[in-house]
Amino acid sequence: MNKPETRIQRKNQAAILAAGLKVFSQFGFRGSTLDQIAKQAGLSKPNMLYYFASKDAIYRALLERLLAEWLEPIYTIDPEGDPVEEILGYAKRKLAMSRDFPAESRLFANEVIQGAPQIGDTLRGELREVIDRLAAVIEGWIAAGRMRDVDPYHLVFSIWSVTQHYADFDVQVRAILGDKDPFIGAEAYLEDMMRRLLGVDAIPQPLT
Amino acid sequence: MNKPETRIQRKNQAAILAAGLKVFSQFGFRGSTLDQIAKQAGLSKPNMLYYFASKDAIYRALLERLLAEWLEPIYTIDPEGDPVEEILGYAKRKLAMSRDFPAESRLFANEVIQGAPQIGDTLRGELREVIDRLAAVIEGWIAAGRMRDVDPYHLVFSIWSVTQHYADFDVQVRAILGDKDPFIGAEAYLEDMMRRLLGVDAIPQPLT
Amino acid sequence: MNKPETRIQRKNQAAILAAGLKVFSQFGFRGSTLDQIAKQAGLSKPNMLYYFASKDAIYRALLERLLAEWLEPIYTIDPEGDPVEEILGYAKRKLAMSRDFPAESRLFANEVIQGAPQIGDTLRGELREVIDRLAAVIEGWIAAGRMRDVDPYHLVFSIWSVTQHYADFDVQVRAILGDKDPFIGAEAYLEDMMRRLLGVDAIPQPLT
Amino acid sequence: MNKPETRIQRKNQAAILAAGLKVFSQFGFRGSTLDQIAKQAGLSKPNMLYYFASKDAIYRALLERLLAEWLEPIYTIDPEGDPVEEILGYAKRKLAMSRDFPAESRLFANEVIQGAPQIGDTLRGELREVIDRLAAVIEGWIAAGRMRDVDPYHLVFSIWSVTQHYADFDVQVRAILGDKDPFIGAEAYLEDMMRRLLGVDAIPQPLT
DNA sequence: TATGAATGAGGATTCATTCAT
DNA sequence: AATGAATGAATCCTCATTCAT
Repeated sequence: MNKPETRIQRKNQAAILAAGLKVFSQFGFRGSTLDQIAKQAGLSKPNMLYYFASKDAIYRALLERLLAEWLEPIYTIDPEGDPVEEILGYAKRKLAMSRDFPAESRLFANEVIQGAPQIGDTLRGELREVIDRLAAVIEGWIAAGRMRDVDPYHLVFSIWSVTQHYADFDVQVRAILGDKDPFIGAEAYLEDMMRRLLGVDAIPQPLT
Repeated sequence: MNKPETRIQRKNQAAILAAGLKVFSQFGFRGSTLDQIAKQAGLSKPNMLYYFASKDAIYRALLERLLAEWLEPIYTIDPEGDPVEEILGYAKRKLAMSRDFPAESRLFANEVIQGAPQIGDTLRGELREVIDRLAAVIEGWIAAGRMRDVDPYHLVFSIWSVTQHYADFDVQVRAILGDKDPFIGAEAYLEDMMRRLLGVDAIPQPLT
Repeated sequence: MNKPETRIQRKNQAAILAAGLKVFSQFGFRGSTLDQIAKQAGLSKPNMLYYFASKDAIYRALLERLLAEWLEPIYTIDPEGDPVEEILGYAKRKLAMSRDFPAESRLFANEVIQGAPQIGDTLRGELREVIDRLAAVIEGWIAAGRMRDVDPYHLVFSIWSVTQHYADFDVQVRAILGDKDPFIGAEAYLEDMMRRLLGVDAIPQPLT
Repeated sequence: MNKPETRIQRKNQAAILAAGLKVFSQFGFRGSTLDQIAKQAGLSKPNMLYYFASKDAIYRALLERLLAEWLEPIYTIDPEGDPVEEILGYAKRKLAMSRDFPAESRLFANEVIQGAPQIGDTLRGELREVIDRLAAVIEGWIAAGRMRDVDPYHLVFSIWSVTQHYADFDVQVRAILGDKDPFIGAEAYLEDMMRRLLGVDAIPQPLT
């Protein structure tokens, strides 16, 4: 029986998580201080610790929430749909997430680059299962001749890396592109790349 | 006027940089301690600071060295060569670097994700120039009809992101692939992707 | 003018004191927290402080109550009774208190070992008076030849120390005795010791 | 191969242990602060932690040293000697320790009263073995008719409790005795008690 | 009476850096 | 070139107590 959360609780917890996201995603876990987060959240440090018992607890709560959001777009892939459109749609949604939630992406990147000390188990467990199932769907499509024969795992990696790059390496991207909006060109490029890579239509069929 | 470096100086500086690379790439700048690095380097802390004046100095020395190495494979691209082979060759060299020097890749990723406080200027300066020149070469190739028309900047981003992903997100990659060697599949996938994306050969030419 | 205590007041005060006794006796004053005590008492922390204004107040209330209980068995010593039986009876009641109220004993021990910051005055005041009176009684008995000539003050100390030892050093006693009940052997030993020490009967009277 | 301790190391470690003994014995573990100890030792807090990694480490070092000293007088009991003199000698040495090292006694008392979280294992191990061996010696003496038949374990407890009382409950003892030196009376009382309790000489032998 | 929320004052520990030799 | 010793400035966290309702 969970205690019903009061409005003030919800408000403060949300403020702390928002502040934690902002700070952790920029400085990493060790590089962030409770002072920074508390200030950002507009709370005193002890009051913040009244809601989350420790720095670690804030970080873990963020990662937990993030993991669910992170996997969610995968479930929208429809095995009955057109393979290229489904995969492309997924890639575009991931790109949109990089544009709209770059802090989340960087938080995740920070954690994984440092060896995923908190979410390693989830990666080896739930994530792997989800991706295995997705790979099976893709292999089915390939066997049915509905898309080109590519390795489904490396396909997923390439979608993740290309889309997340615009959030995680944002500074570098903008250093090179200057004032141009990266995401406009990115989406066009991504669509072209995916269609070329996956589409069977344009391929001159080898004679049999 | 540089003091002539003695053998012991060179040896200790190298040991410190190697240790710093290992530690910084795993824990980030703030998450790393001089104790860790000194231990790894086999030196006492004050002795280490005799060679590099501060934690910051070690970090900066690493990044400086890294940036040169990081850009180097770009210079091997030959404007006179075959576009697809040249770009593919570059991509493969980057992938090999992720395999052989993952710590360097993660060090760089950590720095850039956190906003590139140290190397932001270099990114906006030297890196941008180099990439602009490369883009000009690519645009020349495209204009000559020797490769497909893709945005050269996003092309570079995609090469970087896909190849570096295998170093930076190593834990996640291995969580999903299990015991399989990621790099074997990665190279085949990368080659297929690049050839499809860039190659003009197989493309049914539209009638003019 | 005391407010008339309601039933709920009495109940909560009793719960707080019981909880405080348990916690303070185990961890000492500084080692105990209001959180622990409140949890043990089944009250919220602020509600607990509604009944006792501070941590200190709980502790002092406990010590006050304890002191009265602690001295009480002394008053049962009957100057008209048989000296050995009276003193032995007192010793046995003290031993029974160690068995039945070990927490009280440890609370007292903690306080005194740490210099009796709270009850020092009572020790130098009321306690000293009570013991002085008891000593006078004993000296009367000795003068009357009804018991052996022992220093009444050190006699009292020895009774206190031997009996309280079974409560205060309980862990050590059980570490050495294993599963045997300490108090059975203790009572027999105590009786033997007291009778030998105090009894005039068995003593071969030196010729005068 | 232990690093040879320098003079300054030895000096500072000794100062820290002396300070820790003083502070811990008065306020208990939780009631003591590193600030107090550092000040008492004449060192800065971080410098103190350079020698002992934590508050806990200081405390454990003290207890370790104490345990050895604590058991030592037992080993001077000579199974070939006169039982009463041997036991009495042990008791007197313990009393002298209470007089000369009261802080050690209180440190030990604090630890045991709070459940011996640090030294529980030693109590159940080494201490028990030592006392078991002593008990066997005493039982041999009793069987040989060289001393009265008393329970050797409770005998030991009574020696410990009576002698340590003068250190642990020092405040109370002085509250009652005023300016008189407790130890003079204590030693006489102790000797009388032990001789009466253990001596066979004066005992009218029961007819057999 | 009762409690959720809030806080100031510690308190243990870490760590980059400096000092002395 | 090297190191043992020392420290000021954090930094995480605790806790008695107060506030608001």
